[in-house]
Amino acid sequence: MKLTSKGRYAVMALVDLARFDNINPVSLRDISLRQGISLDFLEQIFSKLKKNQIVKSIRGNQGGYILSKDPSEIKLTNIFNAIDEKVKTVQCKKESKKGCNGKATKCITHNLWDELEVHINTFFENKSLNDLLKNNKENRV
Amino acid sequence: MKLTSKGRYAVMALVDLARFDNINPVSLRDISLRQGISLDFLEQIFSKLKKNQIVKSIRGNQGGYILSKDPSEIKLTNIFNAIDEKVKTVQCKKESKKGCNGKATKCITHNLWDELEVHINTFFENKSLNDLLKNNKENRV
DNA sequence: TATAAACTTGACCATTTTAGTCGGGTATGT
DNA sequence: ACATACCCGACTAAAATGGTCAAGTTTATA
Repeated sequence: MKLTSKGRYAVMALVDLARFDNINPVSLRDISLRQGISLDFLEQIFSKLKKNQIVKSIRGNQGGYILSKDPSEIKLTNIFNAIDEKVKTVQCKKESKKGCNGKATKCITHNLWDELEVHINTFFENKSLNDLLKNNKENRV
Repeated sequence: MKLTSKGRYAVMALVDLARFDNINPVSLRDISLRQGISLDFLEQIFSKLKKNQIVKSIRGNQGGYILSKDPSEIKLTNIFNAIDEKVKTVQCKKESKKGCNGKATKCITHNLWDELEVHINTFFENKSLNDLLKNNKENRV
């Protein structure tokens, strides 16, 4: 089990954005340079973040992105949902109405993965962009 | 982020094994049939489980596998470590001594993934095979 | 109004990982 | 002897990942 880079990049980019969007919109080019993330890849990510109302875009010269809400209202859950970085634990091949793997009953461990999913999502639900910003300020030299 | 089938299968197989190993060793063939998991794949998984002292093997006719400890002493952590199903959250490309991505400092979100890793591992640390067995008994028809 | 910065969209692709398969073994109870 | 079951390493098709590339549209500003 591992987290993908897409998720990591999304969070890194949004923290960066939150730190610099006080006055002007922040361009992906700047984020790309500061965080070392491919510009093209960032564009894909921000396209989804925009569709899910995490950020707003301002087109044209001097344009860029801004957060569409206060950092305290943006939970990690929101970010991950936006970019399809869901926590998938149960992947029973043919999950019919009642069972897994085409059987009549749930597979032995079905409940376990459900629990794990809740456990992880709780973590994401309780972390906002603001929490990360605070943490980041403390650690900055 | 997702859990792989290997991890799911390992847990399913061990729960199955724990349920049936009272008298005789349990063959992978039986587990394969009961759980609908490829026999060849099970062999790969059990090879690692054996190397890590989760199970013992008995070769030859009427052979099979048995747990090498009490189900209450086998934590999910042990199982996942055995089969290399580690929780990897931080995958900073070139993590030098101090920083990520070749930079001098840790990436903005480094601490976040560390926290998440601890959070998830705590869950695995607190679940034993015995917990799953109990849960399974309650749900059985 | 020309131009460059910046967002928008969609197709494409190389590499890696996953989830197996396959083909041989070796050990042992009956 | 022989069937059952473990043992082991190589191989592979399909999917996911982490991008790249090309061709736009929009808008601030000189």
